[in-house]
Amino acid sequence: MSKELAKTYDPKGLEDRLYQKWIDNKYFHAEVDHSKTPFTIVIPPPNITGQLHMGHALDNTMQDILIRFKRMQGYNALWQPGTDHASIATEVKIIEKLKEEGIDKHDLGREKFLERAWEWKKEYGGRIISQLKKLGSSCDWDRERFTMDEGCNRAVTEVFVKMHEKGYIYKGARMINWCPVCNTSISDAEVEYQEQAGHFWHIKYPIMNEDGTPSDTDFLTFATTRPETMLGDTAVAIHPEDERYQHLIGKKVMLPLMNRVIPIVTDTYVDREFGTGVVKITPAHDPNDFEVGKRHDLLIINVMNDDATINENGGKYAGMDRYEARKQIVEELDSMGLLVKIEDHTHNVGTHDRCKTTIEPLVKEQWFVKMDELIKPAREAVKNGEIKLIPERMEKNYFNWTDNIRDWCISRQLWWGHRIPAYYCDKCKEVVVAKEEPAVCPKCGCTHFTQDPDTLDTWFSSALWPFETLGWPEMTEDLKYFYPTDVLVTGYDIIFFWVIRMIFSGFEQMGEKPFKTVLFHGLVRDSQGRKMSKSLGNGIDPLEIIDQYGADALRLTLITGNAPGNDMRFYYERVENSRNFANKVWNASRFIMMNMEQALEKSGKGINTPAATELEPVDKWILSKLNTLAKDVTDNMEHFELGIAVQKVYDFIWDEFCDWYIEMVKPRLYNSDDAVSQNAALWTLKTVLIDALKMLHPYMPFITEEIFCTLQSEEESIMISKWPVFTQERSFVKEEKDIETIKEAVRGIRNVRTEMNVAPSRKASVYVVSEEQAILDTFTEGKLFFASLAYANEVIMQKDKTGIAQDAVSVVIPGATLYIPFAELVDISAEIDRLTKEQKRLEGELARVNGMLSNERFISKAPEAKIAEEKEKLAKYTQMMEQVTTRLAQLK
RNA sequence: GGAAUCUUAGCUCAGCUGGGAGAGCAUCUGCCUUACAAGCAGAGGGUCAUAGGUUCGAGCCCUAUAACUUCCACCA
Repeated sequence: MSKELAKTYDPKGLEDRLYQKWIDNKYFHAEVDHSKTPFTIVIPPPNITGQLHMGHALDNTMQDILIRFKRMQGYNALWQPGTDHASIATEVKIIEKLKEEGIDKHDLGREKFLERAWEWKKEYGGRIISQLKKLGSSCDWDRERFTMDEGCNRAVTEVFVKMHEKGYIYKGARMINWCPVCNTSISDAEVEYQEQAGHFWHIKYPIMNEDGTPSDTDFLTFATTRPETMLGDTAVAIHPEDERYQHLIGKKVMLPLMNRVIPIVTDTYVDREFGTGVVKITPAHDPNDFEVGKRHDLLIINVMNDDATINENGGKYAGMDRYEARKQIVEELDSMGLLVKIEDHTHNVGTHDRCKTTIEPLVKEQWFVKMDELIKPAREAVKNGEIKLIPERMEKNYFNWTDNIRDWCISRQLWWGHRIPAYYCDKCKEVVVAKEEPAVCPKCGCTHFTQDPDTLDTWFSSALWPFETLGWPEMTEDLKYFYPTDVLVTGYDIIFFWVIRMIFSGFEQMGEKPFKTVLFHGLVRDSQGRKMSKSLGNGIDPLEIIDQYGADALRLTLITGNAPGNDMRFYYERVENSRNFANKVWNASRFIMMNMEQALEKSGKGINTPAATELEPVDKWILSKLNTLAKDVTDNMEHFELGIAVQKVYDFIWDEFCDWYIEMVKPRLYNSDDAVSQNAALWTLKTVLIDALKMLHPYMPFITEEIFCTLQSEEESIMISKWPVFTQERSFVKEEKDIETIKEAVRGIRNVRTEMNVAPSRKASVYVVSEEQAILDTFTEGKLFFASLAYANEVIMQKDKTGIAQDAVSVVIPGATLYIPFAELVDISAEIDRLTKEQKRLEGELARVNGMLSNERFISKAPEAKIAEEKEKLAKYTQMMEQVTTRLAQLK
């Protein structure tokens, strides 16, 4: 109560100070404590190369809201932070940087390269963390982890060896996606399909004669989008039941340019309707052809090097780039008369999601995770609701993946990452998978080994994140206590990369799900709905927003007006609105504190808790509203409806508390003669403000903390204060109803005055006419409000309209009619128009209600409560109608 | 090719289990009312994509159609 607050809210300076206070007091830190229920969230570890963008801001705001909410509710809340080594993303960046220095990765060598990588990590790994702190994230920084720290490394090795023993990890020659620029294999999930304009080359191969020479007259024509792969063709395929080609079954064709005789095979994979119904088969360079090749035992001839140039198997084209070779081959075929025609053709081409290079399907020896068994419990857990996905529709996406899953290619030809714990005997090439390099080859006794040069897919370690960060493979107390975690908050774009893999890894390694709920959010787009991207230059930097408007405003903007899993547009007007709200909260608090201080100065006494009888109806009204709010907001938050919850707090604070309660209570604050009433008002103001701030705190942690600490000295921080709960004794039904009646009357008067263009300076008498004593009592009680809120200089209660000027303006509310005599300036015809309009509106309402109530089927089928509700409305509208009609009759 | 989401006020979007259409911004009209002009008081503006259906009752459930967006698969 001692500090002064500035007139407008300025988040600068204050945020860092408060964050430091929270850190110093270790509020974020969680320890195993069996007297409390744990609530755990693991952070989606940001890449060490990363800079905070709007996606992070949204993701982490949501987590922080949940963790702060639960912490206040009394849970032992742990938000486990850390960063991801992000194998390929980081490696690409380092290579780029080396390039600037004129250094090639391979010249540098593996060891030196890794040194550079660690330097990079040291330099940039902390950047994203400090940015998360700016946002207000209440992570337990004492527990910060890194996917390549010692513990995680141990976890990765442990899992690899264990799964290899169980046969879930195997090495095999399979068709994989190869990125010729990054020079590594990538998983299916990393392939991004792009529509590209291409061509369809129609080519014919000569059919072999009986005597083993190629025919000059008989050809087999087919179409291809990739003519250069013909160098590796080992067959031509037709559908077994295709009548057009029955006579060719068992025959062969001559592969031009290579002069290789290849068989015509039959396979149902061929679509008779498509093209000519003939397909050239290149098992080494097309996934479907690879399958056909396996079925027919065809040769696999790889004609490409890792950089997508043609290799020695491509004859004279060796050394040529794939596109250059394509051009030459087409020209050559054309000159041989084997090119039938060229068509334009748009098709989808697989590209590497990171560098956008067209991927090359290649057959290579790689390590895979066998998925068919592993995926079962992961699928089941979502199916039976053990793991809940929010929004629910994400389940369809999820099952789409689990039901069509293919083995996961986990080896990468990269250096930055977890090296595969497989060792090859230098002598006999025996493969040993073990936690450490073996001393002796179990097969030949040789003592020299070479470790597999490859590293693991970066998601292999992230898949273990929920338990490796808590100490696994050790069965630590932390792990037993905090696992399984409660919620995972992430974008729907990494459901396949990450979420699914964590789930099956959790079941496989821990025998238990990694989390109970997955809360998905969407993408943050620009004001035009485009993705924020570097190339478009339309990205908005969250740190700039924080700098300009404060972290609280940013957080509120990201959470409001958006349903889970939906994309949102971000634009400045929205942030400004959030900032304005912050300012509103600030000023309301400032006003309350000012008044508390003035009262203290005058009376020398602080605020006392008033006796129940000392509370006035309006106090009870706002307390009751607050009480309901606590219930609703808690309920919404427990169901992860964060946007709805904060909207309710926002409306409560701005509309009910600021625009109504504070205004209604001002006369009492300014009248120090009635100390009891003043005390009750001040106490209510303070009480309501504190609870409202508490409910706002998860969303806007900084401003709420600053006000909370200035306003009271009983508690040291709002973030460890108790979350408000609904209590029956704070529920005041009658007072709520009474004040709503007053509000309606005030609104009615304001309305009429504006419509009649009455200057605010002009005060008027208000007559309240009602036959019901209870209503007159309510108005008598609320008399003062009409002076301060509705420009009344006197309020007179009457049972009938005796003595009221004939041409007074009237306002009809349920149970009463208000008359305001304006003498000279009332325009009777305007008044009649206004009342006629009101009459029309009421007619409509009555028609609706009567329609329902006279419907027999409604009466027999609708729930009783609904019927009662409608009956009540009927009574209300009937009465109002009567009042309006009477008034109209008087005027005419 | 398959699937999902979505279509609500001029713009951007809320609307939880079906029971009288909401917010912010924008527009218009008044207000320098001693917390706040980043404010206050009011106003206008919507056959909730279209067509059917279920229901006493549909923005909400079902079917079809159209458009947007996204995801998955990829036919050479």
